[in-house]
Amino acid sequence: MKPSKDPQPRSANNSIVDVAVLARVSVATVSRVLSGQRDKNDDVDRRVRQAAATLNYSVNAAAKALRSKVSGVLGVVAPKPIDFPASQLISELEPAAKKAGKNLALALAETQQELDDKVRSLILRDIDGLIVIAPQNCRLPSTKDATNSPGTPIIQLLGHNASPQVSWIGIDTTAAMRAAMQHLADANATSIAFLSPTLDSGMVSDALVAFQSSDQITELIRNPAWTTCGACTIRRGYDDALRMFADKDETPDGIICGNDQIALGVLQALNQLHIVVPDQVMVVSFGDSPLALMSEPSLTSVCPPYRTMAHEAIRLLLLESEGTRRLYPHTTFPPQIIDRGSTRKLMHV
Amino acid sequence: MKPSKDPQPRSANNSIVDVAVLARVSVATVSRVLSGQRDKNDDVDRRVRQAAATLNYSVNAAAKALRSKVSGVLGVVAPKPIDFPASQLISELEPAAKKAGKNLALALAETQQELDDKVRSLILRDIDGLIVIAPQNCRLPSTKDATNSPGTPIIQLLGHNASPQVSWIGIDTTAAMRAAMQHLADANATSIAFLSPTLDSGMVSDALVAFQSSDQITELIRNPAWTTCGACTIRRGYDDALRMFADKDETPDGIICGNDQIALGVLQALNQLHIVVPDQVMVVSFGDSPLALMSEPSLTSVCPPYRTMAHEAIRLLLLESEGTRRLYPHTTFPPQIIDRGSTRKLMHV
DNA sequence: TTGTAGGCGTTATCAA
DNA sequence: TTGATAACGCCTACAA
Repeated sequence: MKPSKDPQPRSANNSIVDVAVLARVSVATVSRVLSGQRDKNDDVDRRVRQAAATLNYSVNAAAKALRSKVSGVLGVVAPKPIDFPASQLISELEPAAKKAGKNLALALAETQQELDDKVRSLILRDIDGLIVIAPQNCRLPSTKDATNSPGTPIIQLLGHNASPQVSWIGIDTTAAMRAAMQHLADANATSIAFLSPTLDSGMVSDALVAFQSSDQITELIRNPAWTTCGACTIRRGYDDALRMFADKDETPDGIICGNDQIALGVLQALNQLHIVVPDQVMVVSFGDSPLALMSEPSLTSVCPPYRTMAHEAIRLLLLESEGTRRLYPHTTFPPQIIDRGSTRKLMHV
Repeated sequence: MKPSKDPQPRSANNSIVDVAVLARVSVATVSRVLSGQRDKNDDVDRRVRQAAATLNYSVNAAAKALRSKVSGVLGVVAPKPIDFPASQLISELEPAAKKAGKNLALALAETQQELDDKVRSLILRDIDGLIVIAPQNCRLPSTKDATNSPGTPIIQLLGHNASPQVSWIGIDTTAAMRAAMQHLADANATSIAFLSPTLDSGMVSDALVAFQSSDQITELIRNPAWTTCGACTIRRGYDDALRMFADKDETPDGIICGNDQIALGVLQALNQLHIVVPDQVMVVSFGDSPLALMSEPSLTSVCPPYRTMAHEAIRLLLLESEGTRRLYPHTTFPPQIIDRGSTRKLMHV
């Protein structure tokens, strides 16, 4: 049923003036009602909303941005091609941004040069904030250029090159390592091995330190030869595991892997040696990639707190774009252990 | 009157008027030079560009969009969470869009409801075109609503529910299947098995038809029991392969897998049976996911033509947004075989 | 080819 | 609280 008037529900050719006329108020009032500045629930409010609905009206984003200096857009720079962590972060960023009334403008960068370009380009587009998921081997900003005009708040996600001039949200790798060890200890592991990534490869780099210095559970590290560094590949995990279990006299009963690929290799080696996971040896990995669900048994993995990081990034950006204060906090969040088949649940006795 | 002394390189507070004053021309001329309407390489051109550079000026996107009705933004709707094909497509779409001077606005959707919302929301934001990478089990549009006002060209990528009212770009699965078989035939395979996804699961659904009806090489399909349907999991591939090779009398020497996970399971089974890949049996899979590089040997895989699809999508969108004609072409592109360790290269004799 | 001037649709200002 | 009006920064007829 339509109202008695002549609604003209044509495509979005309607402007705020049409709504004002139909609602018999001024354009200013329409603007206030529709932007939430006018909170009353009276007749004016109803008339305006009714008119807007009838005309199928929605505000023109460009005009709004031009006038109010708020574009309603958050920029996101991610690695090209988009890797798994970036896709997870973006998947969490988008709903969080939407909930704050922001859209996402996505740019990708592969090199430092591209990163600089994209950052500049986005900032010039009047975005309300910028989130950078830095590609490997890239710094932000490369030079503290005119890029970072005081206008746009910037926040870096992941990476470990965060300059003191840039807000940063990352993973608490120390807590991650501790959680992994505690998880194994709780399941009665007595001797733990650690297959670390090479030290320069980021995410778990200082996890090695945490591993070797974790106070309460140091006694779990029996053999220095069980701490290895190397590539994040299936083959590396396979080779290291074979080597570790060559000497039947002394073998670990818990293995922490720098990522899921390494863990997959470990699993293959153990399977070949007829060592049963998790009964004889337990395995924990970092990253919780899709791989973790594919293996047999599935991998207990330390999952980066993507959702928490995304929400915090949005929150910070909103905060900084409103207030005048501009701090550059460096925040880390502890990841969560996803318990799966490769570790044994502790039985309550 | 100090041309080079006091350039005011402050943040982007400068407008086209400042540039015009500094270059001693009118704002119209500045607009024309900077938007490429004025092609001459004369003194005026140089003065304008010099002034713009000096003032660190760049056009205000909002004002430009408001006035010219062209926002310079393409909308992209992708599944939430972003899956591998979507991340590949986006990784190709972004540079292609950038090259055309467009930015990407990214929205994610998980349900039909969300898809409709995001499509509507993006179209209302005055985007120049919309690319939809449809989530599973979603249709576009759900109802031919006011969403598809004649204003914004829309194109769907992947999925197989493309309505005749929507432009669509997909994969030529028939060609894909043919290429896989031809690849095996060229490497002297004589009997081929096909581990198909369940028929409703999209991508390779009609590949089964192509498999069974491929004219020239039908003789390669020896045994109907070698064509199976099932889940796209490692275990399924493992189980099917074990079953297939239980009877030593008659076994295939080429296996085509519906995706990389199935292929991984096949590889594991063959390895366990001490059947050497590719010497005794060759394996080809669909999808070319990161998994393909992780296996031992690495997987020869049929790679969807992400780049081609992305470029064609951008091209079509640009075309439709300029011309008045609005066709709804349905296009498919053949994928490319990435030759890796799981198939044997044909030796030239 | 160049300049002038009028809007694009909205929000902010200010007076009522 | 509401309404009239002036920007916001740019593009584009139209005139010179």
